[in-house]
Amino acid sequence: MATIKEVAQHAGVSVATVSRVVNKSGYVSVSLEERVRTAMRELNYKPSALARSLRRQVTQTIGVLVPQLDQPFFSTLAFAIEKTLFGQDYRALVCSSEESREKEDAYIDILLRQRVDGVVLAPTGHNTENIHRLVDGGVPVVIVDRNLPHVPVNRVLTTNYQGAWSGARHLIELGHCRIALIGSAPHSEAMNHRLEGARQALIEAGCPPPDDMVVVNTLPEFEHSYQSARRLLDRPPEKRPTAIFALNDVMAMGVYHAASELGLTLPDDLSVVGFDDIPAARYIVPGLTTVAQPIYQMGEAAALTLIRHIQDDSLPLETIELETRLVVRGSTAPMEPHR
Amino acid sequence: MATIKEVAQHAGVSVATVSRVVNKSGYVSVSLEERVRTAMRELNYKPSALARSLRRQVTQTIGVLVPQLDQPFFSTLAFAIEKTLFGQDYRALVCSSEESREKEDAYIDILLRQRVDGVVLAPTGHNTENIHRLVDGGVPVVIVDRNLPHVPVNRVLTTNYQGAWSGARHLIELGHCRIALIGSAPHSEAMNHRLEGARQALIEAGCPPPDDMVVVNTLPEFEHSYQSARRLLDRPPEKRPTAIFALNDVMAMGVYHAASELGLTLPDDLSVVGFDDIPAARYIVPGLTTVAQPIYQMGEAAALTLIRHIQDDSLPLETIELETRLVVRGSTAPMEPHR
DNA sequence: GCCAATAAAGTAATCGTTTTCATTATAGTA
DNA sequence: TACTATAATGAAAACGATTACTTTATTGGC
Repeated sequence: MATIKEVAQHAGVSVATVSRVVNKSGYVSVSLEERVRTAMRELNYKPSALARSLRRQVTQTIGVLVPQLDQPFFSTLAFAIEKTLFGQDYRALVCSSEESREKEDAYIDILLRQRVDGVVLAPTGHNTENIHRLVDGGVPVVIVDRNLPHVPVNRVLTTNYQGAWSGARHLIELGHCRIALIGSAPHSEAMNHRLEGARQALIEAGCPPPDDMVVVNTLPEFEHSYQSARRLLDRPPEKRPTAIFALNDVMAMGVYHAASELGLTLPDDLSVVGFDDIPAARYIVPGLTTVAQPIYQMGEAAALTLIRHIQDDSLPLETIELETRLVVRGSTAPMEPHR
Repeated sequence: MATIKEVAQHAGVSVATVSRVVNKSGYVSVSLEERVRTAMRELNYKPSALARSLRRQVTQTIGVLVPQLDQPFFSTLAFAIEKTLFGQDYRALVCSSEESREKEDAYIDILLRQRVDGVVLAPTGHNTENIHRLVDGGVPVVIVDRNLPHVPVNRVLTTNYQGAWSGARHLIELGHCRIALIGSAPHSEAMNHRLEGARQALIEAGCPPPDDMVVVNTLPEFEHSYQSARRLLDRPPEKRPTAIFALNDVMAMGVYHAASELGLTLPDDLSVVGFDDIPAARYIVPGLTTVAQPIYQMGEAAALTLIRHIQDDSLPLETIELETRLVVRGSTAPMEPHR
């Protein structure tokens, strides 16, 4: 791969002149500019981002660290971030920690070594020490989706509590009272807020969920939720919940699956509400009523906030809270009178 | 962020010694090593990957360029690649071309400038010129999922033709004959092979699909497929297909949706087969019968092949073909006798 | 006790850019 | 005409590592 030196030689000028042409900086006569441009073309010259970054002390690269790239919520988020960054002439180094503390730590180390200009982080929540390593290294950080207390970083969050409250409220208004909650990941603040919001709405309505109607799994995945739903639904009708609020959409799919296996039809025999509004929520039959997070806007806001803070390090830290919104589809229906 | 020079000063040694400690290369006495290590710890030293890459002329970074990061197939693929690379001490620069030729071109340019050691590419198929730019730049490439003729690169493909053949065959064996096909993206070789394979199976069985039973949309997405399925199914029963083979799972979801809107129940009124086996294929109700691609293995094979070719540039080009496999779930059933 | 390995450390060149500084030519101004 | 901006270029010093070369001690074999 040709270097700037070779281009300079080939055009019969100094490297400084080539650099000026490449960066459109300083003075360079039209005749020389022309010669340099043809030389670049002939040698198929691509300036080395490495050398440039080393000299300029900026990399135009952002670390994007999510817990699970193969989960719809996070892949959509990563996509939105990547797309926004591209428009602002930044690159994304996408990393997936697989909910593992070790891998998250390892990746943060790598991002520091790569001298990324900033990091968008959906933390596993296992610890905050590694985030301090970034902050101490002078790297601007914005955390997204999951909040972590006591770290001096920017935040893009959604109204998890209120969203869950309105999801539960929706079921109440449809006449349901025997409502089960399926949550997960005790170390995720977002999940905890959702649980609290939903529980609060039920308490307010005079339908406080007994302990056997609230399950909190270790992982927010299909399989766990499916198993939980089987246990919840495999009871005599008068003890069975008439509605289940799964605190993310993938878990709601687990409920669909369990219901179908037990011969229950949605929404007649069971109403289901999810959280997130991943694409599949619309695809599935019946369409999933869910508390939508504005995933795309979250990614966009995170990327733009980060860039703003990179370009002006005197900016005070920001917390952006985006609204969740209840999207009613076919998976919820009024409680049937005879129950 | 501390530099090697500062560490050297702080430890009272030369930079060469620090470098030797960092890389465990050459000789260094235990006493000095100890001093260097504490200096590194005290200054929170992280070697600059930029400077190292510049000097060593390798970046340990791989470009991963997919058409749509927010599509389940590609996010799972990217995840698998990223995970495999991490295990081999490589980083992934993940890029999403959004099926756009311009963005694909722009990203290839960026990858060249970033001096990535190699590229895994699921091409949009719009052109091959940009791939030649990579090859000419001496960058090892492996293309995955979609094939492109006449480019000297490695390939990881699946048996699209045979897979589609067996998917169609499955429907034939269940007694179906009025079978519609929904495909897309005329510029994707994978899709074309699937179409051919499916059509061939139908022809062999004496059920050649008439033109109005084969639709090829511009994009392989839910919405397009949903619209197509509406048109296919909104006919009198005797002209309506008894089965639809959608050539990817997301499109199969579109069929589910259309069927449900028209009051048809799966699999009694309509059998549906998909292609890919994305996670949602298992989640959805009824479970989607589909031709599974080994997505994870594809990503793994692509990453490992690439690394092998990076580490030994005398290796001949490889084409790896992985087997697709029919996974029968609840969306297909024998043709009811009365039809 | 001498010589050749080997161990241990440092000096300085190098990777490919950008950018400061210096130098010269040219044009504009008093 | 002399002087000062400004235009146009190049030389050379960074940026932060790695590594080829030196140099000096230390050890072991004879």
